[in-house]
Amino acid sequence: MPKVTDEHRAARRHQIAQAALRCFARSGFQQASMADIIAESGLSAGAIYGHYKSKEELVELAVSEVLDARFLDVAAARRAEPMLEPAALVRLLVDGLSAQLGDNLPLLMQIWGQVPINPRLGDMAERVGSRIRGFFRDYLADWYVEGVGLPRAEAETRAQADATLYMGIIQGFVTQSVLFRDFDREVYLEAVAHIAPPARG
Amino acid sequence: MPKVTDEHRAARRHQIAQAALRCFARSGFQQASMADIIAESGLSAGAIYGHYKSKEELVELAVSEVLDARFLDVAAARRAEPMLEPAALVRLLVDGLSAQLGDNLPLLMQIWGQVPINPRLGDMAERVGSRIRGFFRDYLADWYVEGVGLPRAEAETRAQADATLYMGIIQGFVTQSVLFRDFDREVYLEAVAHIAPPARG
DNA sequence: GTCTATATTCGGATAGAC
DNA sequence: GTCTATCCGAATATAGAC
Repeated sequence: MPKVTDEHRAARRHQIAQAALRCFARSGFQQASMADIIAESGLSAGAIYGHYKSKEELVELAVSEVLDARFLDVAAARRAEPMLEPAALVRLLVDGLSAQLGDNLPLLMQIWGQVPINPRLGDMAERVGSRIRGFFRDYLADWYVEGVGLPRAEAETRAQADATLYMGIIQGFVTQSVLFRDFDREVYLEAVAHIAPPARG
Repeated sequence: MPKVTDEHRAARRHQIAQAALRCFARSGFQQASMADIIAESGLSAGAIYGHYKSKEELVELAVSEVLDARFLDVAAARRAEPMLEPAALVRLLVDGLSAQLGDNLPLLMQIWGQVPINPRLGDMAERVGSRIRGFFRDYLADWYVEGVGLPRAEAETRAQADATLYMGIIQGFVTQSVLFRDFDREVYLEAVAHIAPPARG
């Protein structure tokens, strides 16, 4: 019933989750100790275990904060006039990712790496992934019709396939930003821009 | 001096590394305990510590077995006649990756995730990555000249940029094979095949 | 709800026999 | 070189006061 208390509680959980994320990004999920997280949060063991009953739960909920970060600018982009080209959409998405995740971009890769060995994360990833792919598919179908002039049926077939490719291109962008210090975002994005649209008819 | 002993030693190290890799793939680098690896290898603690002086060293050497797996079919592909199209090369590379890494494909993603928090892995990845990008760049430059008919100078500029894009596409392939159970390799590769070559002139 | 202090488990590494 | 048994440090989670 005390509304303030609920808000406080949510804020505290968020505060703890964010501190945990900083530790995870710095040291990795398992290397980060509860002691690290306790220090980073400025709280104490008791305070944290009052909100999360185990480290595992803390990991899961922190991760879901990252994954749920709605970098789904795709939704907004679908309504833009004139319609965005795919390359512009890719740029929008990676900018959104960088802006919203910030230093947590490497964390996203860590999460991907954990997916095969952590069913809970696997489920989250699968859910988020298929939602994004769906958005991409719908956007591309519209683009192939309105921007390129393909008949609707053909546009949808192509969109279905190309949606996974564009997702892959974005994953490649993330991967290379994380792996290579000298990765040049602009060069990559320009190469994307040079991908030609499917031939009409 | 005893030649047999050296070979035996190398074989044993390989045996241990492979057992470790199976454990790592199953549970992750840090979740896998030495006890797991000991059991998986069929040896004993003493036997293992006779060959590797710490778990960290074991991780690094096992990882280098994965990274050094020469999936550099690019080198061979550059000599193929008639020259392979980029999409065919991508297919060749991902097939090579799947064949040589097998169940260790998820492990590759784990490694990528560890790169930002493990400088040693970071160095390895950077070295391997730039070598692969170099091969790709050289191949694409040749292809744009011989297969597409671009002038050499323009071909090399385009190749420089597109090399990172194609690497990204392969990384996207790996990522999605690992993340999504229902990932359709063929659909992805066909979408790659539909990428049009740069317009002549 | 939060703090301090601590119990308990677990995992990496070693000692010493063979 | 390898095995068994074991030590020691670290890290998670809890107990109990405030």
